[in-house]
Amino acid sequence: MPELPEVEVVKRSLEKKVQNLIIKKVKINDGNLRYKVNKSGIFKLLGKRIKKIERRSKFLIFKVGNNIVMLVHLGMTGKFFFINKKNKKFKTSFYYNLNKNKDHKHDRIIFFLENKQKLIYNDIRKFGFFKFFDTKKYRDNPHFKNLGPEPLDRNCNFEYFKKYILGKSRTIKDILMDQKCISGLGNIYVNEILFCSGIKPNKKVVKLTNKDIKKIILNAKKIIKNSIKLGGSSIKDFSSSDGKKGAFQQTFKVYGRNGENCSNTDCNKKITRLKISNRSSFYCPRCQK
DNA sequence: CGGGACTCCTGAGGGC
DNA sequence: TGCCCTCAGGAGTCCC
Repeated sequence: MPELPEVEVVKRSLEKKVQNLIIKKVKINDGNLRYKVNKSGIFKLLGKRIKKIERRSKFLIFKVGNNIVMLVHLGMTGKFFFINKKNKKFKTSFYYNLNKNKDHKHDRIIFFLENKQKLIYNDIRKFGFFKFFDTKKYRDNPHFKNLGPEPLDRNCNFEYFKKYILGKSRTIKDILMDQKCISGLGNIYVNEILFCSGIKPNKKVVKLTNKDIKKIILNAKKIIKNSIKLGGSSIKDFSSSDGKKGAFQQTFKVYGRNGENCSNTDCNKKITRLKISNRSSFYCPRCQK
């Protein structure tokens, strides 16, 4: 599912719903996620309070009790549902009705919270994961080790990017998808950033001009910021943990628009799909050089 | 080390 | 209906 804006939206809604609640019970329906869920890790959460929820690129960081960090990655289809038993309208209007009973089989982990509330982790494809760390050590975990700056970080800038791509023979699409370079971007946002910058996804980074690089950095910041503001992109199965849909997908200029007309008014070319590193890229053959 | 291919998993949708 | 193919917001591993 989710790239940085979606994870940020999930984080904000989780903050509102489950922060400060005590975890009473945990049920693992299927712990065979990307990495097998560590049972002793997850059961250490029992009786502990969810104190804080943070985000680092596409990772959610739950700070639980005094010394536990639960690191969560949503993979492609991971999502959280919050169920408040006291609020019938909420429960029925979103989770149970919207997805009928069909989706229940993908409820992988259920956290039973105070006041009969529940936090459900649902993941169709099981590419997400949960890992547990000591608060003092979680920053050293292997997933964080090589993460580059996020688009909105101050050190995600022209000088940094120029230095990073120096001597590399890869395409710009590939580089932007690489979490070691800039973290938090994924297939949707990279396609949109390159369209707005007028750069073809398969352009080799050695051929980028300074002006190109400046445009890419600027558009990355602009697009990510705007998407968070709009509640992320809701395509397929994304929604925040309170069931709200984002609106950024309505602003997509190229992603998923194969065969449609380019959105630039003076252009009559059709958006084209191209495979790069086994992922779909969408671009306008006229507007992106 | 860089880069490409392949892998995990489940479901949707199209063609025949 | 069923079968087979391709595709899907991710990212780690293996091999040349």
